[in-house]
Amino acid sequence: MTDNRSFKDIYEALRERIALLDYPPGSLLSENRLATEFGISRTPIRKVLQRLEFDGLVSVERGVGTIVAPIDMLYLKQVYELRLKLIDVIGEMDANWVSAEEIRKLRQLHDEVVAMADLGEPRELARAYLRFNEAVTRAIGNQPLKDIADRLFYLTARVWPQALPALDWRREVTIFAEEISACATALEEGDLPGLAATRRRHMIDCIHRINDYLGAFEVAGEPV
Amino acid sequence: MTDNRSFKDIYEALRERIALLDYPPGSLLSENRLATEFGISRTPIRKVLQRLEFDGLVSVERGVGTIVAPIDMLYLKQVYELRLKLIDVIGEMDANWVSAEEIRKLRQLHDEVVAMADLGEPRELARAYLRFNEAVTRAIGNQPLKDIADRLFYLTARVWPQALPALDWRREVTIFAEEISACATALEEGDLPGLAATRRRHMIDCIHRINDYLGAFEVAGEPV
DNA sequence: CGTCAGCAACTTGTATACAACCAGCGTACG
DNA sequence: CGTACGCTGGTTGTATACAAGTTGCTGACG
Repeated sequence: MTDNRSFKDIYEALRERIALLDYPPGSLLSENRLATEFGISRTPIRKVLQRLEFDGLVSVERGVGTIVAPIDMLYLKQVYELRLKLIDVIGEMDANWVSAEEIRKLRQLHDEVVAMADLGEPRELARAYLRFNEAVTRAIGNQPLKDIADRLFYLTARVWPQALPALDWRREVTIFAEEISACATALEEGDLPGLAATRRRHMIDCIHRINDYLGAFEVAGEPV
Repeated sequence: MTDNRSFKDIYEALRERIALLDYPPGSLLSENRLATEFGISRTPIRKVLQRLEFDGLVSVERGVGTIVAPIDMLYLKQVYELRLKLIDVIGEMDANWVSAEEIRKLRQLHDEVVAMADLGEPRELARAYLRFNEAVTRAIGNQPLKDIADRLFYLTARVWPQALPALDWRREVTIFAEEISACATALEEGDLPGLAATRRRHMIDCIHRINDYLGAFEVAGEPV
């Protein structure tokens, strides 16, 4: 493939592949393979991988390769704790104005998710999850906080998709659709504290469900 | 100079030069000059500069050079707001155990600062400021929060040193020494909420003093 | 005198050759 | 048979040549 895309495109592409588990935790990426895939040399690819390493999504190891970060629950527990706190902070601070167009797209996303109840495509649901995060992140007015929230989200973005096969599919779809709908309404009314409360509740419940089914938050590390 | 130091050393060196105003806001860095100074090629230098760009401390512009970020008060106001919120979050979350040795060094730093009252070396005071931040940051138990706090600190680290010449030197030294002492005591007693309250109060007061003397938080941007 | 084209001397971005390094396998030897 | 050594094919790290871009000066021309 000769794409010749810029840094931002490649960065977001690889980040999405990691979040969607296209690159499973622990898998090995090669700078050469990525370079030929994107039709460029190793140099700009290395820039992207170094950025992903800063983000904590991969670890570049000399002589070995670039390893997609394992899902380390001992560490991600800290990230979840922090995200919970930050959700409240977001609720207390200035908000960005969210256009009616954005809200419309969010409601459309809700309908798409509802329609997934019968199909059972985990990857599509994970994609919807990413788009949902994109939408609610856009409402954060404080720029550095927005950047931080985005980075922290991608650190934990793989946990739910990874756990999905072990959960009750229809139930997860229903609950997620409810969250989207509630957040869309909160955004519509400019009710930031309400948005925060909704997201906080759903995040806690989600962690509980995963924990009940898997005990994931007791164990550490995940094999490939 | 043929130093041959690793990424972390060069990164911290450049970050400190920016924080201490050795590289004034808006000044131009050249990859070639830095490469020859550190006795290496452009490649590892570029890695450092890209990281600093990600941190928001420089902006790399093709055909021009690498520009040390100007002190943009419109943006830094947002960073200060966020840091104030995060200070409270830090106070509510788990703490790292701070060794007696660390506390001793902090009290020694206090004495060094007190001794600066008569000398008037702004750069030395700024260095003490960095070391103080290092010490209190070390008490943050939540790893991602620690990283975030450190990055946000360096975004605003230049504001006080930059304003120092326009402030009352002896007063600033005295207040800063008090802050160090109060924080050392709070750390000693493991009183994280107390530490947060102290830092919050001093941060707000410091902003007020700078604002009173300069009106800095009303204007945006700073020339070279 | 003013203006504008073009050159010159920088800058960063990219491609590439090579150095350093790691893991696994095969083989020779104890 | 077991162990240890070294080779081999891969990886990332570094240096470097070149491409592409910006800025400012310089000089010719209106």
